[in-house]
Amino acid sequence: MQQDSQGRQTPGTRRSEPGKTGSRAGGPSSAAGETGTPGGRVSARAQELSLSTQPAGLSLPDDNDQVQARITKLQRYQELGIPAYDGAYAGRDPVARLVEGFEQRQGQTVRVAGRVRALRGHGQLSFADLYDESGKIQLLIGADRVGEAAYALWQMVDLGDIVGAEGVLVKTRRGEISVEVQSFRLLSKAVRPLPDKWAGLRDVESRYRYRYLDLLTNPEVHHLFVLRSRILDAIRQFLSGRGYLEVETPILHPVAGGANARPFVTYHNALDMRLYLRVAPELYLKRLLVGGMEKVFEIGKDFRNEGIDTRHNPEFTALEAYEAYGDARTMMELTEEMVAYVARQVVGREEIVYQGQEIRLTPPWKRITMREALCEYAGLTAEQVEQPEALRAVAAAKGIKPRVNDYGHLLAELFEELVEPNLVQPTFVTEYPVEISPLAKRSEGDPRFTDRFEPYVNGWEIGNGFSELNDPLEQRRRFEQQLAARVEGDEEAHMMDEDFLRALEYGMPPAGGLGIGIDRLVMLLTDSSSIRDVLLFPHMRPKEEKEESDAKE
RNA sequence: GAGCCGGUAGCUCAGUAGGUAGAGCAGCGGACUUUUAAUCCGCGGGUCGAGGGUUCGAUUCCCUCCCGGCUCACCA
Repeated sequence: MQQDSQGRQTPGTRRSEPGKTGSRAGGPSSAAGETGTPGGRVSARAQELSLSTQPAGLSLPDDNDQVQARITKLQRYQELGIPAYDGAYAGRDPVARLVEGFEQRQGQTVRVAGRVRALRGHGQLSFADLYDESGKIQLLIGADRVGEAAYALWQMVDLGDIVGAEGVLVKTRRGEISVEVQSFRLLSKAVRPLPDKWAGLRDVESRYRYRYLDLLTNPEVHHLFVLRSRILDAIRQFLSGRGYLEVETPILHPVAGGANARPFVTYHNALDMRLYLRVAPELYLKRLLVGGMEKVFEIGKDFRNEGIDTRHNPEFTALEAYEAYGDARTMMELTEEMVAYVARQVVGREEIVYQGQEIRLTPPWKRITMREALCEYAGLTAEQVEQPEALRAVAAAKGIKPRVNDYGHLLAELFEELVEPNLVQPTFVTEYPVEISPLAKRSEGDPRFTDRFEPYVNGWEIGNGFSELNDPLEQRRRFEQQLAARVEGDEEAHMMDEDFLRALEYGMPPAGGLGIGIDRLVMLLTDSSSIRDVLLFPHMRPKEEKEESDAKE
């Protein structure tokens, strides 16, 4: 076996807090001398190396017998001067390709690397299942092939260790495609035992907190996040195919705008100023329209300081797209075509099944005004939906207490209560009241409403779009109304944004805008019942407070 | 924020009508050169989520709290 002779133990040397609890006092000099640290290194460097190679006090904060056993093996490697965290392993073959191409490559020397997930020792012969991202291959390690010394080393390999191996591609007597190992290297020693391979990681809390373990032990989870990535890819393909430019705008906002939502507040020390994490990129993207960019989109995180549940995470991914010289209709067409395209690319078809419910995403989607929807799904009459008093009566009868009592809020609240859950098949709801749409252009012919739409699928609002208001004086009046609502206690109402108004005052072309909740779209396309299942690292409360308080700074 | 359910070994789980707990896998020691969740022999391993109360005695009963899941309320 060819083991690299140099103990390249660089990992960990960049740690900002060198050696916790006075481990430097003990002086690891003797051990370091034997780790094969070659002479000729600068002494300061050697000192640093030897410090870093001390297995953190020979124990972990939550130690157990299995961890101890692994750390003992780790020390053994160090005593032998053999790296347990070796460097790059070039020239490897994805294992699935070896399995698929076995006929062509049989008998050839191949290199593989991955995580050991099963071990079957058999005296002087051992088998291991090695997994890389492409799949699994069996390693066959015989003392007679690798030599006694290397075989002894192999017997210190634990489940979860990451190894690289070189050998001949063969089939065993039982017909299992295998690498008959000639040499191997330990690339990363796992000092914690992995979750049981067969049961996987079941505990939901642990799956979210330790997603890496979830990914490792539950292949369907890995697959889901591959799908999520493909969805994002497909969206980008679709939009750039239509001439859109992807841009990035600030997340730190001096004024939080673009959506009715409560922002997170943060603080810039050097500037001594309050900043908000954005609730939407809208107002910056529209500045780009003023600047002459005609089709722009951004995919990024928005942050809303609101509740957490199966459909809401404090940070979530949104797509926003703006098209100059378009309007709400332009964006509705864009939406339905994009969603259908993404479904075809990722799921392979336009019909999806969500939690047992079949949903057909094929355009064109149903279009209905908010008032029509109230008539169709909630049994209101065409007269009722026009009159605030009638709506108030309906709300009272249904036990709905509107937060704001004007016509627009009443209509919208009744819609949300009575209609939303019914909109399972894709539907564009149009003609939103002006009171709740401070950034949208008014409908031609009816100033109570705006040229706005929201796409609904599965009873969820998956997006929001409109003909963008580009009259700066009108926009200023709308902001003033929002400010009034803030004074009335609506914490989600917009703040005045003079900088944005100034941009509009230079002239923004008429435009259509669209926002899509990417996480919900991913939920739909992957049949996931909780937003946490489609976020790699959903927000979690800290599990327990650290004993040593981080009171240092 | 409210209601319901849950937290037991590294993982997956069982259990204790109150007498400080078990299994499978994993681990440790041993045997084994073609296994497939290898097999066989032997052995360790737990502040039963945290704190308090009742009790001679609490993992179990009671209270409070923490974390999570689901449902509801608000939001995308």
